[in-house]
Amino acid sequence: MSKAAFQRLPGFRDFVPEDLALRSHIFDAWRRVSRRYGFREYDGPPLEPLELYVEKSGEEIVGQLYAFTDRGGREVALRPEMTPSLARILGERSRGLAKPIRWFSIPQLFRYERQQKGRLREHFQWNVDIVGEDDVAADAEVLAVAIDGLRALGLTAADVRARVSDRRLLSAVLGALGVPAEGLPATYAVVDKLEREPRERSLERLQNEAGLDAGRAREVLALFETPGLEGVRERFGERDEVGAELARLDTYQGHLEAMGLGDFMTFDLTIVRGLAYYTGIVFELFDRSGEFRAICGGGRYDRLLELVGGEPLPAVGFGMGDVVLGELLRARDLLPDAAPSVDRFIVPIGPEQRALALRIGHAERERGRSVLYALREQGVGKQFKAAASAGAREVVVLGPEEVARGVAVVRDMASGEEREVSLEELT
RNA sequence: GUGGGCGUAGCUCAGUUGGUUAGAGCGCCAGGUUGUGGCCCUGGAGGUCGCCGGUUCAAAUCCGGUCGCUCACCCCA
Repeated sequence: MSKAAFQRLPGFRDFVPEDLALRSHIFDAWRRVSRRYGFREYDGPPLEPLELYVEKSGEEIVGQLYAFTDRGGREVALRPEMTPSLARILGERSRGLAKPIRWFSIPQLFRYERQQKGRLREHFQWNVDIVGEDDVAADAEVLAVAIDGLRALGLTAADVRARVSDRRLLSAVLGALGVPAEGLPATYAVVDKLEREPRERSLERLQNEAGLDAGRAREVLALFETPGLEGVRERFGERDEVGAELARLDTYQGHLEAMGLGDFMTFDLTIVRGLAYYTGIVFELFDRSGEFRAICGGGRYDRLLELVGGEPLPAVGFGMGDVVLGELLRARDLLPDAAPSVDRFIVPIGPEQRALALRIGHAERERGRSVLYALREQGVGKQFKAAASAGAREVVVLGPEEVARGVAVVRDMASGEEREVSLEELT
C-alpha cells in the first residue's frame, strides 16, 4: 500500500475528480459572490521574500513558515497568508487606482506545522479586501460578503454566526479599567483564550504577564462574563472614548441589519485575532454547533500598507479557508453531486458505423455538447454499460437499418424512451 | 515540538491461544449477452499484512524502532 518512495507530502492533498468537485463548488460560490459585490480577482506569487512576513504578521505565523534559502541566497517563504502580498502589490501601484479598491483572491497558502483536524500544511483561502475606505460601512460590507459566501453554499443563520469585536473598543475599555498600555498585548493574549483556559489560569496570567493587581484582573474577567456589548455600555458608555467606539459598532450592526444579515452576527469582545496588524473591528465566523474551528477571520488593518512602504491607506478584509468549510459542508450534507455526466454517448452497432459515429460526435462537440463513445470495437451491451457509468443522458444508436433510412435512434437513459432523429440533424 | 489511538486488496473491514496456499463485501476487468444500460449469474486481476529489525521451529498476530494517518496539546492564516 505504501510505496515509501513516492508518498504525498504530509499535510498536502490530492484532488481526484470527486474531491476537485467540492473544491470547484466552493470556489465557484466564492467567485460568484465576490463579483456580485463588485470585487475584481487578483493573484500574486506563491513564493515571497521571508522579510515580508517578519514583524508584519506576528511571531505566531513566522514560527511556522515554509521557508528556505533559494539558489540566489535569498531568504524566501511560501506565502502563509495573502494580506502582506496584497499590501506589497498595492504599495507599488495603489496611487493610480480609484478608491476604494475592491479586490479578491483565492490563493493557495502554506504553513509548516503538524496537521490536525481542519488544518493542513496547504489550503486555499478566499481573501476579500476593501482598501482606501475608513468608513464603518466598508467593515460591514466585507462581513456581508463573507456571510453571503457561506449562504451561497447553502449555510444559514442556523448553521453559522459571526462574532464581532473591535480592538479600539477593547483597548478603550481596558484603559478605563486601568490596564496600562504596555500590558495590552498580554491582556489580548489572555482574552483570546478565555474560552479555552480555566478562569484561575486567566487570572494568574493577567497578574503575571500583564502586570495587573488581583482586583483589576478580576474586573477585567468580569467584563467578559456578559455576552455582547451591554455590560460595557452600562459601565463605560458615558466615557467619550468608549461611547464613540460603541456608536460606530451600532452603525455597523445597523448596516448588517439593513441588509437582512443581522441574524448572522453577535458582538463578542473575546474575539481578538492573532495577527498583529489588525487595528479596528475584527471578526470570526463559526459554525453554531461549535464542532469546528473558525471558518473565517478578518478585520481592519489601517496601518499595514504604510508598514510595507506604500501609500497610507485604511483597509479591511477577511480570509476564509477551504478546509474547515469543506468539513462543515460535509457535516451539513451540502456536498455537490460529484457523479460524472455527459450529454450523449454514441453507439455504433458495428465497424461500418464507426466513421459516422466520429463524425456525429465531433459535430455535437462543436455545438458544445459533451460526447463520449467507446474507443475500440465493443458489443452493444458493453457500450451501453459504458454509457451508463459515464452518466450519459442520451445514447445515440447507429444501426445499419436506421442509417440506411437516414436516421439514428436516440435513447433517453433515465426514462428508457427511444425516438428517431434524422442524421442531418446530428451532423 | 509534546502526548494518545490506528496502519491487512482501490474502498470498508474480518482474520481464533503465534501454525503452513491471508479472506469477505463493494468497486474494477472479462464472460453469460456481437441491436440496448441499471438487476442477476460465473470467472479474473489486485496484498512483500506500512517499513526495518528482533524473539521463535513458525509472526498479519509478540517486542523494539521508524514512517504515515488521526485526535488532542502548543498555536492559529
